[in-house]
Parts: sequence; structure tokens; C-alpha cells
Amino acid sequence: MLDKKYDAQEKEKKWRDYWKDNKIYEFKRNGKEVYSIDTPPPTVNGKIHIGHIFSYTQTEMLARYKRLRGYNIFYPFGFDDNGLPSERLVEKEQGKRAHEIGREEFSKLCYETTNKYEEEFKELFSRMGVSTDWNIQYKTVSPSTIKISQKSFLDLIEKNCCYHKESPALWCNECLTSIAQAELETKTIKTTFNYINFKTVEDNEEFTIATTRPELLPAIVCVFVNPNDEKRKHLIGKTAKIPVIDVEVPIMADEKVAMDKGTGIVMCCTFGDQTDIEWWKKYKLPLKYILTDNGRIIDSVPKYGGLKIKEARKQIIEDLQNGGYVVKIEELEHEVQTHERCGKEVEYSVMKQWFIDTINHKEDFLKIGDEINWHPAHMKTRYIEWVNNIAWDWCISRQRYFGVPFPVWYCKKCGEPIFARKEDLPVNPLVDKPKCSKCPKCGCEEIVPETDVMDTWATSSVTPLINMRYDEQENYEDILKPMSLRTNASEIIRTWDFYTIVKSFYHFKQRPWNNVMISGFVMASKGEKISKSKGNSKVEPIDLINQYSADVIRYWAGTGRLGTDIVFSEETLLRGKKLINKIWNVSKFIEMHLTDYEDQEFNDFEYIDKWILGNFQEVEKSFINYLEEYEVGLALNTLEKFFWEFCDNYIEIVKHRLYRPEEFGETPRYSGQKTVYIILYKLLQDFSIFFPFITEEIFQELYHNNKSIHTTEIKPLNYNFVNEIKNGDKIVEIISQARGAKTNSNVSLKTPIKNLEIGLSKELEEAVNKSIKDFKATLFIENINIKPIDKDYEIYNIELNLDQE
RNA sequence: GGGCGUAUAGCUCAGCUGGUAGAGCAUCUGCCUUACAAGCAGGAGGUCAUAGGUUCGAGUCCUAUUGCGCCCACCA
Repeated sequence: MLDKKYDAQEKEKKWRDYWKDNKIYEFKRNGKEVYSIDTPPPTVNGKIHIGHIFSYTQTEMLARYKRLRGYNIFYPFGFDDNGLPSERLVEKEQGKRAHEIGREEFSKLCYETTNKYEEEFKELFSRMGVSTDWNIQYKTVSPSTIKISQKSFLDLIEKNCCYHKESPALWCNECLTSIAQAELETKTIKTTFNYINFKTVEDNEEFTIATTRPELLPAIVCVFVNPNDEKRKHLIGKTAKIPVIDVEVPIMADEKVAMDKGTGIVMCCTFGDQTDIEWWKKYKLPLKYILTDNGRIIDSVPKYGGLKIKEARKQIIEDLQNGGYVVKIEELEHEVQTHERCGKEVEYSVMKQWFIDTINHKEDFLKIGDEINWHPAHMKTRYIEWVNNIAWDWCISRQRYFGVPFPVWYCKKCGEPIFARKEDLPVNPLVDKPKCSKCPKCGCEEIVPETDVMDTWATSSVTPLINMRYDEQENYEDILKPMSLRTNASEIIRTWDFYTIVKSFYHFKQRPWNNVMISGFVMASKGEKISKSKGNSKVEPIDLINQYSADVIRYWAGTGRLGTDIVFSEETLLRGKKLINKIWNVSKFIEMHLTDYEDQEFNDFEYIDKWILGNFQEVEKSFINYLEEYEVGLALNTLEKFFWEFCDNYIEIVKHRLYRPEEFGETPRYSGQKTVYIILYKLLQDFSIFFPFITEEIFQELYHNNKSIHTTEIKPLNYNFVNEIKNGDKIVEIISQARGAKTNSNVSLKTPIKNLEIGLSKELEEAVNKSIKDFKATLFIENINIKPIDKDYEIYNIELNLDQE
């Protein structure tokens, strides 16, 4: 028997253990069609917050749905413990910078730290009832992942779409590494717009340039004016004398100069922004790089050498003012590019980096985007928008320690890269030696290792390859090419989704998955995003689970529309709690009436039973439709609505038949039993997608035909009860109104109706007659008086019997 | 500034292809009804962001504006 009260904490633990021991979610090849899910490996950088719970749970529900539809589910979990995020975590925990700790020791600390957090993450996701197979779990720094990442790199080298080149790259002088365009985050900062006077060498004509970055004056290589600028085009061809720094640079023409911005005259430096780089390339301008890796001015610059960027800015403004070169200084708020991992403004550096070609294959990436089904559909537009806006090839080298090493050495003399052989992977060039002992190009025997590591996205973009075991002879290529589904939040469409598509295109010339499902964000309150920096995630997932149970948290995570932001709300949790409580109670009720039940072929259902069965059949149809559209929340909504009706209306009607067969007959009782038996079974199955724990508990207690509810299959009903649905709805409406009348008279719903005078259409009268015993019993009607009328029904009089003792 | 989304009851959200606004919470009223008082029944509460337009009819379609979220472009 089901317990009087449901103890969620105890039961949830029980079923977690049971599922684990019985390998309920194990993936094995079994000939059934595979449904595979490429779920985001969470970044192991400290804490899982409620936002993670939200989006992972929605995916998880889909896995459960597909499992119940008979698919063989391939649903691995991964951990992204690779690269800069882990390094930053360790630096934070140690209170020291990586270079202070030393490469080897630092890597060790990274492993230890990430392992610790992984265990916590795993525990948390298990507590949430995530139906992943932990045996196919992966990490992004394991030997096998390193091997796959390196193999992917070598494959791209072979395919000529990955190159090593000295080129300007985005540089973070906080993290001391180059970064990719996708890692940028724009931020609004306050700064000053400085109007500085220059002079022409030829005729001493004064002109003004406005800049936010006066410290780059020593890096100035050229001044630009728009050739169509009538007021200023006479400057073109002359030479500008730079104040304070005392160098001379040419004044040139370029149409990209906006005449209405600043003063319409631009200084071009090495490198202030992306336009500078464009001009540098276009006009083959000299390189005057004046910044060090860690954000200072290089020592060779007189006076300002050694100063930090901002110190230099302050100093040079002062010097310019003293020299009388400053026309005015305006306060300015503007957007700058910052590094998303540390929030610091990015600079540009020029050094040799590994790049993956993205600019030359935009068309291919767009085509693949087109072949994928995006859920919701409009998310595809964001992908297209991003691809169209790519300005840089993908820089995958990072001057960091903890990550996948490049399987590359260089000839010390000629710089020729020497690649590892695929069969020798994984390699660490810092420890391992290349198989050839000398440079194949110049014969030099001195070989130096690559010290850079790969960007985290270079590895997380191969999750489909990791899943298919790209590095092994025995692999899943046949079933995972492409995978069925990728899920993530919208913010990483430009990174994770895009890069995975890039890799899949280069490796296989095809899409990595058939479907992409994009979840929304969790907001702290309306219009306020939960973010780590704001620290406004007030609730800890684990506390919530302890307080409410995993099923209840899942209810919250399962509401709302796909791709739409959701606010964290205790009210929704309460609603889930009530729903789950109701599921428990109605199950207890049904169990009570099924003690003598034996399931047999039976078709002689009572009218009202046909009504509820028919209704459920329709509801489940739309439930399934929503899930096929990946709309988990709408599916739950539909089901929930039906469920409350089932409890409040149907159960109230069928009650007396179940309790008193001596009065209403054995067959009508059996009809009711069979009906609740079927509907509860199916409700449990459908609800198990959302509430895997409580549904398992009830299922195991009431139905003994399967090892677990999660390995059953949803098979839609196939009745033809159209009339019963239509007229049954109206009968229930009448019952509801009659009950309402009792409430309005401030009496109990048990109060008998002495006489009910009602008008009914012919069709409805027929229906009422067919269900007359249920009808009268539910309302406690002593006498009923029916008049034939044209419209459906009209209640004329409800006379209550208030003489009860 | 551009793209995508979003704006519905005090709060959190539904409302598919256009046909007289729905749920839960909160609030008010009644009811211990042999599963459930964490319940049941009922009431009150909305010119569906704003302004136009299409239509016999618009929360639902179109246009513009505003707030919010995500992404992008702006460092001259």
C-alpha cells in the first residue's frame, strides 16, 4: 500500500539507487532506433546555479519522452574541465597566478580541483533525476578527449583549413592569452573623448583628432581622412606631426572614415581597433606595436615605457595639456570589447597563432544551419546573423597551461611545424619527442615544442566526436552521424553550436545533429538576469531539492515555453508541490479501489467512463504533439489541466460506483475500475517525464508489469468516443453548476437535491439517461424533472433538501 | 544603431492556424465531502504595453513607438 504521506527525500534516494543498480538508463546497442543527445558539458568552474538546472532538466525531459516512445536513448553527460575557466578557478582558489605556481604543479592543481567539482556536479544532477548513462560520461581533458581533439586538429591540418600564422589576434592581458571573437563580451564603460591638436609638417596647419586612446599616440602609423570630405580632403597627401611623441606620419584617404564622427579625422595605430588592423593590411602600413603582453607600454617607448595602459593614458593626457595640444576633453560612455572570462578590456597582439578558417566557408555553414531543425524555429536567425557577421578566423591557440596541447613541434632554425603522427596520439610536445629526429625541411636537429594549448571551444566543439569515440576502432560513428539533438541556451549559439558545425563540416562535410533545442534564461525577477557577477542567484539548487524534492524543482523547470526566459518563482514551486501531492492522493484513492481488480478484456464502459477515456485520448494526442515540437512546458501544461479535471470531476462522479457495488452493480464498478486503472497508468507514464520519482513509486506499487515505469512505452489509446466527449462535457458542466448552487447556499456538497427541474435537448437528454445513475448519485438527487427544449440545457430550479439531521 | 524574442488579473504564467479573456498563487465567501484542508466549491479582480491599420470581428495579422532579455556593430 502507498504510504499515507509521500516522503520525497526517502523515496527519491530509494529510486536513484534502484535505477543505478538495475541499469535502467544504460545505453546498449539493441537494434532499436537510437535517439542521441549532445548535451552541454557544464563548465567546471565552481557552482551549478538554478539556470543550469532549468535548461538541463528540459533536455532531460525530452530524453525521457523519447525513451517512452521506444527509442534507444544515447544520452551521455560531459564535464568541461578544460582550459581557461578551470585555470581561473584554480587561480582564484589558490590566490596566485598560474605562472607563479609553475606549469606542472598548476596543471596538477587543475586536475584535482576539477575532479572535486565534477563529483559535486554529478551528485547534483543525479539528485535531479537526470537519466543519463554515467558509463558513457566524458571529460574534456581526459587522455581520450585529448587524443580526439588532437586528431581533429591534425585532420583539419590535412584538410588545409587550419593554419599557423603571425597575425593580429585579440589579446587579454589579464589572462595573458589570445582569445577568439566569440569570447568577447561588450560592456559599457565611462571614459574620456580627448580632442587633440595635430599639425601638418608642410604648412603648419592645425587639425584636431578625437580619441579615447591617447596612450596609443606612440603607436600611430598614419592619419586618415575621408576622400569625399570637402572640408578636410586638402590634408590628404600631407604629413602629420604628432604632438609630444614627435614623430611624423602620412595623412591618407579612406572611405571608411565617418565624416560626422569625432572630428572626421582618424588616427590609425598598431592596434587600437579592428579598423586599424584592416587599414594595416589594406595599405601595408608599418607595425608599431607598443603594448606588452601584460598590458604595459613597452620599455623602448621613451617616457611612457613600463607604464600600465591606463597610467600611460593619464600621463600622456597631462603632457598634451601642458603642451597646449588639448582642445577639450569630453566625458563619454561607450561600449568596449571585454573578455567574457575576466571582464577586462581586450587589446590586440601580433604573434604566431593557430587559426581555423571560418571566413571562407560562410556559405557552407549557412547551408548546414539550414539543414538543421531549430527549436524554436526563430533561433536559426541568430545563428545566421552570427555567421554573416564573422570578421575573424577562429583563433584556437591560447598561451595558457591547462588544456589540450597542440601535437606540434617546430624546427628551431626554420620554424617549420612538425606534426605528431595520428597513431602516436595523444602527445604532449613538452614531454614527448617527435618521431622524426630532424626538421624535414632544413635538416636541423634542434626541435622545440609548441607551448600553447588549445582554446576550450576547440575541444568542446568535438563533443559529437567524443560521443562517437572518434579515437577508437570500435565506435559509434554509424549511429551518431549525425546525432539526433543538441541542446543549449541561446547565448552559446555563436560559440558551441557554431564551432561544432564548423568542425563537423570539415571532418564529415555534414551537419552534426538533426535538431537543436534552445532554452531560455532564468531571470532573478522580471527583467533581471541571474548572473554570477551580480550574485543574484539567491537559491542553491541543492537546498531547493532538500526543501522541495527533485520532482518539484523539475516541475518549475518544466514550465514555460521553449526558448523563452523564465523567472525563478517560489509560487511555481508551490504549484508543483500541490500537483505532486494530488498525484499521490488520487493514486492512493485508486489503489484502494483496485485491491480486487484483475485486468481483463472489457468493452462495456459506462457513459461517463467513455467520456473521460475519450477526453484523455485527445489530451494525450496534443501532449504528444507538443513534445514532438520539443515544447516540454506546453505538454506539461496540457497534461496538468486534464489531471485536475480528472480528479475534481471524474473521480467525484465515479466514487459511489467504486464504493457501493451493491447499490450500483458489479459491472459498472468494474467499468470504473478499468477506467481508473487505464488512465492512472497512462497518467503516470506521461507524468514520469517530469516527475520520475513519485511516478516510479506509485507505478511499482500498483502495476507490476515492468521493471521500471521508465522502460515502458507510451501507446496512445484508440477509442471512438466522440459523442460521449461532447455530451459528457455538458453533463459535467451541469453537475458543476448544481454543485455551485449548493456552495452559493452555503451548504455542504453532500446536501441532497430534493428536486431538480431542468430542460435538456433531445441529444443531451439521451446522454443524461445513459448516465443517469452517476448523475443522480454525484449530486445526491432525489427527484429529477426533465423538460425537452431546443438549446442544450437550462437549469430551472434546484430545490435542496435541508431537512437532514 | 542592427537582428531575434518578449510585454495578458497584484504576482508567476497559458491562450495553436483571428470569433464575446484562462490557470495557479495571493485575496474574499462557504464546505471536515468514507484519496487529499498542501483539499473541495464559489466570488471579486484584465480598455490583453502604447498609437495607428487590415477585417463584419484582433490578445491573436500588419506598421510605428516604448520597456525588458539575448546576440551583433559601434573604442576615430
